[in-house]
Amino acid sequence: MNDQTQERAAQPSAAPATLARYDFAAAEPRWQAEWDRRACFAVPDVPPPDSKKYYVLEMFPYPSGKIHMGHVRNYTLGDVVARYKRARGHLVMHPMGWDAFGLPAENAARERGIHPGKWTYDNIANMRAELQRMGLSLEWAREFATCDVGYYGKQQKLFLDFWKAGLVERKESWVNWDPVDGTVLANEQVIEGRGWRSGALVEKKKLSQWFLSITKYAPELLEALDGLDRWPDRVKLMQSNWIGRSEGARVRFRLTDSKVAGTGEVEVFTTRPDTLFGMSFLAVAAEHPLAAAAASRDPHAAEFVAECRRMGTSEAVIEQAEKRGYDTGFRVAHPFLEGVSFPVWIANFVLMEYGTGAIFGCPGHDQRDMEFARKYGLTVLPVVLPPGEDPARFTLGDVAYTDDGTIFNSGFLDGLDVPAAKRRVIEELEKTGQGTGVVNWRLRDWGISRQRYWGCPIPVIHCEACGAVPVPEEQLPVVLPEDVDFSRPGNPLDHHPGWKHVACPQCGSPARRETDTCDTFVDSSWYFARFCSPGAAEPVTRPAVDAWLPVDQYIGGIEHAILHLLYSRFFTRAMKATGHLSVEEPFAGLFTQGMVQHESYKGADGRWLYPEEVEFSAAADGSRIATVKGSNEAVTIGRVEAMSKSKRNTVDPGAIIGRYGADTARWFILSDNPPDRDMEWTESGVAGAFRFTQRLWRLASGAVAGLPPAGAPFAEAAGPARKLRQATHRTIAAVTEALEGFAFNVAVARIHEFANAIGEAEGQAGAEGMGAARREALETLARLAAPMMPHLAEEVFAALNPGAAALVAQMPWPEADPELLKAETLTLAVQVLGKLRATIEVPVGESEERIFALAEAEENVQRALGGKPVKKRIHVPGRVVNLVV
RNA sequence: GCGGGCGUGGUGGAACGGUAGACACGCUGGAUUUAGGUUCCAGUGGCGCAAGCCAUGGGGGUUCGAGUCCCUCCGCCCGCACCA
Repeated sequence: MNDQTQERAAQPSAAPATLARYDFAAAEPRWQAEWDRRACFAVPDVPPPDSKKYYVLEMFPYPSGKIHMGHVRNYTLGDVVARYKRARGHLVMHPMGWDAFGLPAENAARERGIHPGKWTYDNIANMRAELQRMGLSLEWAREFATCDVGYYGKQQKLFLDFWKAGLVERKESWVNWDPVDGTVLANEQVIEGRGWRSGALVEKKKLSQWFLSITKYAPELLEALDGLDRWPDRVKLMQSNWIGRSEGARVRFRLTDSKVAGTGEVEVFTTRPDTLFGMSFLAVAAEHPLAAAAASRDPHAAEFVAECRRMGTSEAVIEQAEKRGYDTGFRVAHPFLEGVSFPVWIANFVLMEYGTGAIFGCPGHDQRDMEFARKYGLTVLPVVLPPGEDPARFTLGDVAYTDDGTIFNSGFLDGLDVPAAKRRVIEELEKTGQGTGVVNWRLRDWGISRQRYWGCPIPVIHCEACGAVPVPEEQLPVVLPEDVDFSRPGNPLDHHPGWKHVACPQCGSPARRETDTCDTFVDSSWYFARFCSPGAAEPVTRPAVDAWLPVDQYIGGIEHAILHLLYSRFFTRAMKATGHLSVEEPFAGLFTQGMVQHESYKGADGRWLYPEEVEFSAAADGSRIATVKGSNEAVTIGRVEAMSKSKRNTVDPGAIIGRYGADTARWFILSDNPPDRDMEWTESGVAGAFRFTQRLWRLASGAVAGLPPAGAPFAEAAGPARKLRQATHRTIAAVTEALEGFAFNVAVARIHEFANAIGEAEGQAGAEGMGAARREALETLARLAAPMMPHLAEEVFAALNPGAAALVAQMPWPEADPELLKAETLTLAVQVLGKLRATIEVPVGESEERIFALAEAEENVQRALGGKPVKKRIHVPGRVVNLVV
């Protein structure tokens, strides 16, 4: 092989007068096919024991029909990591799949009469082709869609396993019900109290739903956040807030009216049991049983409860709403004060979902209670005395005192500080059986029931006699019926003529299938595990998941900071508890990318315009004038904001790749700014990236004819060749460091600098040893750029090594030679009193004494010293000399 | 309201407490080209003829030295929110 290359290189070949442009349209598919042919990105389900595994995963896409720039950014970032880690000697798994269940497919069915399955799989085919054009180093053999029976059937098995393990519950809960669409809506789907699709007023309805017991893992999910050291703090904080641990007490209050239905007690949760003696009322949520009891005997109470319910769940509404209440007439006894009782109110600010749905009101030390008390003329008794206040004279206005202080007016708690009083009062409550110290969590169990067709059927059969019965495992999968009717509102599974009618697996009598399907967040909660053995008969196979999990680097949008990431963490624990996995955390490293934004444009009539409908010219003052293409209609240039279909400020990745190639798109998206920030997509930026790909190709292809064969010796002596080699090896070090730190924009800048250095060295092509140095530089350039622009890297490498079999995609990462990282001389900044006055060039290893002498000899330094004696000399080797006078 | 983050040229952004503005976009001038969304060269933070001075949202502090650390104010962004 060596002879062959030498022979070719020896052939005289005149440099062409004009260099051919890099033909990305031909090169990109060719290299993609070559990677594919050599299965460069395939890994075994069970890696060899001595291999260093690395699992790179980007959040899989919903198959909406087309990829968007957010996908391009996401998958480019992941591909850089995958290609880099592969070159660093890791066995890299980098799979792709589809989060394929969900509402849009059903909407397509209703609006256009296309079956959700066909719509989804057609979209997948489109989007797969688009992703393949990006040249991603994906292992397509692992691909699956969550709507494949082969996937959701295994999910049903997990559901049954979770059920057996006590992690599934069926319970009644309040839901957002869209009466027109006949389905439950997620909170995010309720907009100003109305269904986002139907526009119907959303009702609060109590429904029997399936729940996954995520709250059982609340403590673990919170504590384990500390160990996720490669997660952004922001995400950990958001999860921590969402889980919402708070310490306090549950206190039972005895109702003084024995005629009230139920136990004759109300239980409240409080984080301030120390203020129990400052109580002036008790308040319950409108959905609380006690409110119902009041409503049943008092029409005004009933009216107030109905009003609260109508108010809906919209946050905006809640924020605006003033604190309102209704006195039920019931009273509760104080736990420690004999004969003292307080009124029970229904209050619109008490949430049934949090704590016990009931609170005790202490206006003195809770601002919200204060407002309520002032409005309804309730007592305000301070029980925490701020430091330095006189207990005899201390009073409160309209602002509650919430800080620490000394307890007073509080019987056995008097004189204690707040933490001590909390401990003491809990002790007393527990002793007298009136309450307990508890930890309360904001996290709720995860309701997964959706009244939808296009989702994973919940594998349950309802029998009159036996209740909810699991579908026997041998009857799995429960397959979605194909013949469904979308002409009626509601869940097609529910009004399917035959599907739901089955025999009870336990008693054999006629029974009914569960027609609810799983929330699609369930589907995305374990796909990363399925990728390890996508064809397995079980949900996962232990050797595969044990070897590959956790995901080493997960990459996706910040919008999933809570739900998807929290659900996946829960699932991983639940799968461990049911023997499917041995890890507890799914994602060891998480990177959250910023959004892709674009200017928005509006025509004269206020309609939104796509960027390609707009053209620009320069005004006399240099500002841009925008008009509609092909007309002189003025266009208003709007804000730069996240690309969205509604504002039409989108750019189609397919069009960009067609015009400039995938490498250009990838290069631009990486170069613009740090990947965790929002980036602006600009036409000029893409054009600049395109020019750089051409420049890189020119540098390499223009040099080929004049280069010595691979392996030619390097010149030893100092000179231009050594200088170029130093640039090469410094770039290796710098790019490596940048890639390690996700500073892809910096990696791009270093490669730009290096290309500039190679371009400058062209002028000295005749210097001794320059040929070998240039070959090394150009090959290194290609290999360092390869994670970002993989096709061009192959093309350049192949041009430099005609006939060589090696692919950059299979080559190890370049190593920087420490010898070449050393400099012969250093430039030191010379400061006087911290201000830069001169720079001096000194040989490496120069004595400090001599450096100070050189520094002080500088004319500018002398002037700055102004004849004053130097009091202190500071030398930071390789950086700076600072003279203090 | 609570929590978090961020303010650097015309723009995106670089910068282990050590020469602020790397690199790129844009712009200006020049050259080459039949042409240019081509290529090449030079310039490009502000003020100043220059020496030089001033500059990282404002003010203060720590330090020999601060874009970087601390305090404070201002502005913007994000998350959560009648959470008891």
